[in-house]
Amino acid sequence: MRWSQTLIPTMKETPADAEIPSHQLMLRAGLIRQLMAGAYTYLPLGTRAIRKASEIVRQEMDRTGAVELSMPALQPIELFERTGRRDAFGNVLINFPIRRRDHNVHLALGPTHEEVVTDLMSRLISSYRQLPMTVYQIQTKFRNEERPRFGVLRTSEFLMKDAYSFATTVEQLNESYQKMYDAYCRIYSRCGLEFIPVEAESGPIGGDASHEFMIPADNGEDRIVRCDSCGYAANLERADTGRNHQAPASTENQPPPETVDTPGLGSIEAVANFLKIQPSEMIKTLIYLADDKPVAVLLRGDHEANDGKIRRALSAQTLEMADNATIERSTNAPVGFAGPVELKIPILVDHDVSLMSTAVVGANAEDKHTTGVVPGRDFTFDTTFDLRNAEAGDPCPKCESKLEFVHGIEVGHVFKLGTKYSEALEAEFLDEKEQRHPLIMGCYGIGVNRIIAGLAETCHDENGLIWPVSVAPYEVELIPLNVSDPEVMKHAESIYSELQQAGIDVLMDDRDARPGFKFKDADLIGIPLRIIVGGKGLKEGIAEIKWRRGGDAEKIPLAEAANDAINKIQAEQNRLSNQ
RNA sequence: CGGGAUGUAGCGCAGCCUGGUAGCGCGCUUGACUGGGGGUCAAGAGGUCGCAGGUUCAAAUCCUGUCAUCCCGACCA
Repeated sequence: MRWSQTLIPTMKETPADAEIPSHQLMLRAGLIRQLMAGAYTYLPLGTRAIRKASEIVRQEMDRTGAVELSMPALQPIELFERTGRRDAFGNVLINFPIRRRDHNVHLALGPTHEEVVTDLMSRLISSYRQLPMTVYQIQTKFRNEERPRFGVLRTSEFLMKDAYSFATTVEQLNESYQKMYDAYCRIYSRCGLEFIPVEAESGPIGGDASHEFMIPADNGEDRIVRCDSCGYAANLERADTGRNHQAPASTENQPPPETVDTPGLGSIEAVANFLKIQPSEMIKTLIYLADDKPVAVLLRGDHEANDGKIRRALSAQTLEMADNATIERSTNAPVGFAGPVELKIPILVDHDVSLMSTAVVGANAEDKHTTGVVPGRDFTFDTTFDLRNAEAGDPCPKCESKLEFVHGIEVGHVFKLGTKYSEALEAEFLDEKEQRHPLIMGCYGIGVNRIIAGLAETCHDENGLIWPVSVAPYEVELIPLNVSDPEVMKHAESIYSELQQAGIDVLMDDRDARPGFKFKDADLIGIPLRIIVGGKGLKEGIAEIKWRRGGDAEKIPLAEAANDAINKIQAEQNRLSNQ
């Protein structure tokens, strides 16, 4: 492609609305333009990058034996009502009535395709002999993001690869899941991305039923914890803290508790300020409803509750914060003054609470707290649990080391669904004994736009983007420095057509502009390999070949330049696909 | 949905407080020069100042409303 014949609107200045590097660079390098909040046009360079990433995804999906199909973005709302997800999605689900002849049809734009694919399979699968089966598609999804942000990272319309596996047994599901997991690792490696697979909140199936794939990036929306020494990594919601049950600290020689007035001070922070103590010297008493029964959860004052862990510790189906009436009934005090001493409902204690020798707690009376409370003496418990979010410095659950926090961009998610959708939509198969069973499903998503944005976010320098060859819009940028010099153009044209014939994606900057201008643009759009043909080199009979990522330019005889570039590109492509 | 900010030429911004001719840089057009890291000179084109209403002889500027965009938070199968 010749630069003069395509559309690459580069910008010298950074648009004011773009805050993070990927957004700024994608705009400045002419990959995208915004139409409205949460919706972007992909210009030619952006489209080419998306296409390259999609093709890698497609190849790796095919390699697992998954088969590609294409389902409608338009979906009847009834499907979402049958699975209960119309409510679950709420406002996120874009849906609207349309007029058809004399009646209304209520449609949704697909936020994902569990319903459609399950409905499809319920009609097409009847025997265990057809299974296992995995299908996938690469298609635009729609979700009404309450707050689109970070450029292309969080939008209401985005390109997603979604795959769905169907199995007769949990073993079959596990096998499909593992294949997808491995394929995801290959995909991100081939895209030149650094990535971390993390254990994610897995819902009803539990165990290893869900992993997210994260690109470590300071601007990532997700917080993950990881251990540098053993490689353990998990979503913040999911991360174990590696702490164990501790017997209560010594109860000897502590003075008895005292009740103090704390008028109107119902928060940890306010009480700590008032008593001139640290929040870590207090115990937070949270009242929950677990399967509709009240229970008190005790955490150290500076810690954050983790609802998933609490729910699992109680083996409860549902868990929610108690309403004010329940709190008042359970504690005989208004919200903000709950404490564990002589509390009439069951209490659940976090590991760290038992390590406190003495603590300040709510007194279960309005405007009063109790100081000098000793866990194990003033209230008792048999065991303790991991009930809070992990924090930096917590012990690693898998080794001796400590956990650290990193931010990440979620670029993929694999999930063992089980039979939630197949039961709701009656997608069943007949086993060898003619018994009916619901299909056992898995679902697997990759945000294709996020691969591109993630690369832009993590692979750049102060001059612009630095694409890996595998997803670069073009592999080679050929720069004739003076297009009005016939000698320069003769050699440039010949290298250009040689590269094209070899199947290399080459962009020739044929604009009549000064060299410095073209160099700046080349740095900005970040094409990995650059060939320069200019007057200086011509005198020596050479072209200069240089990687965008750095290093010195090589001087290659003009006649060999194209071949040299072809070899370099192929070697780099091989390196990325074999690593 | 709560909090904050910003809307003036394609992009970045000034002007607004103190009402009176709409400005700068980049980009764009034409020409000449120039030609290895965002060139120089000359001549141009381009804006109902987000929108609506109000105050005023007069509104980019003051007031009210509204819309849009961005940021923080809540939310995110």
